[in-house]
Amino acid sequence: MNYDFRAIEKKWQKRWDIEKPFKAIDFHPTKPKYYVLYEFYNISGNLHMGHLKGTVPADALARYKRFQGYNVLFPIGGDAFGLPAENAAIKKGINPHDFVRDGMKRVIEQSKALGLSFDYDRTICTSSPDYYKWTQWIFLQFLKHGKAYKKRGFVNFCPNCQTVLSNEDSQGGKCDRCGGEVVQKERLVWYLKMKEYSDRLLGNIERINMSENLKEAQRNWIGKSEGMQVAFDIFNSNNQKVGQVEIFTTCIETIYGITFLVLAPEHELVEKLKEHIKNIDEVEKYKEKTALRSEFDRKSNVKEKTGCKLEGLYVLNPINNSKVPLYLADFILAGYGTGAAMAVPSHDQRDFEFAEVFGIPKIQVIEGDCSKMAVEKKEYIEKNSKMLNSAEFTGIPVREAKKKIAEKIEKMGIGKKVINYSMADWSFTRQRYWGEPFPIVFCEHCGVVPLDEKTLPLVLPETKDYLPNENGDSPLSKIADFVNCKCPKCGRNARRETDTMPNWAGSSWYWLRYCDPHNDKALADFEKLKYWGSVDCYTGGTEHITRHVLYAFFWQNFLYEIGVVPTRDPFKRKMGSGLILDDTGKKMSKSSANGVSPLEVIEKYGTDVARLHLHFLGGYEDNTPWTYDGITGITSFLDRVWALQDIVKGDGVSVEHRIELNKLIKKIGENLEDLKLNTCISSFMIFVKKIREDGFITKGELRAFLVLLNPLAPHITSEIFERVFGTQILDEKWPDYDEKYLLEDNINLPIQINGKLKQVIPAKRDISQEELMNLLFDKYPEICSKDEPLKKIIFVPNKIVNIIK
RNA sequence: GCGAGUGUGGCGGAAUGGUAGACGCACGGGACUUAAAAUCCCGAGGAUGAAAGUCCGUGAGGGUUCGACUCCCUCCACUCGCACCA
Repeated sequence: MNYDFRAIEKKWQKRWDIEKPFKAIDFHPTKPKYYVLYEFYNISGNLHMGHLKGTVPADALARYKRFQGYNVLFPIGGDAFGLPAENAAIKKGINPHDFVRDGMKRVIEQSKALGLSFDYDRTICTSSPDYYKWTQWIFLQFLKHGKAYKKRGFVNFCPNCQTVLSNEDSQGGKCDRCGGEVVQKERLVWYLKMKEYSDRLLGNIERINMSENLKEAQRNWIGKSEGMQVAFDIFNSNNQKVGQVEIFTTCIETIYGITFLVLAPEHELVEKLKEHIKNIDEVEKYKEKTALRSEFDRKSNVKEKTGCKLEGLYVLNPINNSKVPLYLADFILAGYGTGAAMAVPSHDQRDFEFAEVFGIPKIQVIEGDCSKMAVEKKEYIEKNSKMLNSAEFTGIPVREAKKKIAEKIEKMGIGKKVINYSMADWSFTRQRYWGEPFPIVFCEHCGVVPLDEKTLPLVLPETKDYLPNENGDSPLSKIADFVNCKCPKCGRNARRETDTMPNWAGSSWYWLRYCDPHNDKALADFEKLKYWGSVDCYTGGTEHITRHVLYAFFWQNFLYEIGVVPTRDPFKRKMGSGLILDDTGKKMSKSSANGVSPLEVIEKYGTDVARLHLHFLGGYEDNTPWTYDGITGITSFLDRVWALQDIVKGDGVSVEHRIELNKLIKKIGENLEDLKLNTCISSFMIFVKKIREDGFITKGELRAFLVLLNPLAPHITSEIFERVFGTQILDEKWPDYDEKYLLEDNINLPIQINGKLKQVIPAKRDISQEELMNLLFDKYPEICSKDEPLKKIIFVPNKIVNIIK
């Protein structure tokens, strides 16, 4: 009889839907917990091939752990606020609520069609009020604990579309919608104090099990660097001290080489010392010019150095009292360090280029050829070059000098060691409709007033006008019923905050909600959070992984510190799945229109085939070039598995197969743990080949085999199991293997002569060196004979022997 | 520019320092068939040879080792991330 995948897969999916065998049980009395998380779906359309790649290994792990006796939490949900719904609303006039409702329904149905064993009763959606109630609640906690503040800041704005854009929507300084130039607009922005969590985030990165690749990207993002902050006194043209400027440097060893100081154009000292600056008009002009350039522009393109001297001012280098001129330059970023830097053209390439443009002299303080380019830190530290022109430090190696100069500066009281982070506070404001409203009211008398937590959620009002106004204010600002309200404190007329939270808000705590998704008293019950604990294995794509995981760490740390969650670490392990590539090696995506839908593959070949085929093509973390080529290898494999029911003979495990079976059990267990599905599949194929050669499989063997294969191909194995055994495969236990049946009695032993393979000879297992040599002399004199002088024998039991003649 | 990762047949890819190329596709040969499809069996890294075999071979070049895809050094290519971060 043939294997009718359509009927069988539908049968089991329906059954799982009704019987709900994958429900996670809170506080299970006997089973230990295991939490498998797949990143929730971005609600934008249909599931794509990337989802097949990402979800199936997680599903296989969850199913495997259930067989092992774990109480598994494997939930799913939708990340629904943000652009896709909003774009659909603006372009097609669809209500975002409807868009999300339909999208959620679709991806849940499709998940079931992929045979994914989620606990669908825990499904959450970030744009539903009973979820974002708690996103708003968390924001209020940030505010209450002084971790949220409002400040003027710059946002991306498209003058053409008259809308504010996120960084992702304005990449390369171009508007994602119309392609026009994006400008920076200053406005009041909510920030979360993420920067002060830098070291704690580095701790999370240290503790999590994640590829070095991803860890490094995150450390990079945080950008920790150790250096010194040094104060320089500022003087006017009459040699009167008029102020002080602090600079940050990681190269204190070059302090004797300073020939100028640079401030960011926005630096506050310009305003303060205005009266002493002789060319103030020129300075103001330069400031204006650089302000026109967007933050993005300044950061991403290495440009010709521009700047402007502050005439009438100079500073003294505190180490040697030399007079140093002061410049403004836009290669100095206001947001990093102190917004001011000491410039040493001989030992910093940027300073070198600036000095060339402005004709500033250079002083070399470390050995090397500084004539054409700066000799930079990496080079001179590596070589440990000697110091030059540096008073008492001249002649000593730079590594030693670095320490001593730092000590001297600290002793003199002009500077101290500091640590800087390039990560900034999180700008937490968007001027869009489709996001969480801030539970904040502005009152003329009381100022910024948070809503009473009991009144949450503050529901996002309905509208038909999804575009921001001409000032870039959020569409909420046009809804008078929403904006005008009473101050919760004094009861007088007040206005609501009309900005909304960024897309990332809802995804920064969602794994916690799964532990208790219907709770209306807390974001999740503390005891349930304690029971489910950290996510044991978190899988998903790598696209926004750096930021998402850092945001997740940040929120979890904060919630831990205020006593809401029981641990600092949201995830024990994070796996990032590779991309799906098309046949030209490009990333498969909707936008490049080269996508093949997993639903199409399922329609043609069935879910089990689709699951196996894609994962046979490559490892979880590797990029996988999609192709239909080779899919027949999988279909015929499953046909052969199906045909096993016809050759069942005898009970228990046969002597003929027990070694193969035990090896298979060991291998599949280990590989599932590592999400290595491709090597699992090949082991299954090898096993089936052996069974077919022998022409029979016992009941015991088939039973174990089906359980092992079930995590990868759940439908066909469930069906065969029911047909042969009359019971449910999900009630089975994961089979154990016995160490003593992992090794064959007879082995093939490779014999090397002088390190080169000569022959592979059959021998009994655990043969000793002496026995082996006698065997060789006796039966294989052509390999090596008794009379020959042998220099050395390297004997690795059961592995190899290498004879050196 | 900086950082991380990757580099193995015609293709996708396997290999705790111990038989490189498992498993699969494509390919060649055979069986079944009037024929084809499907299915089943066999073969196969390259060079050379009638064959047994011999030599070469995991991006390139060195090194450590009895033995290196695997460890170390130098270089090249590709991918990803960051990028005027002082």
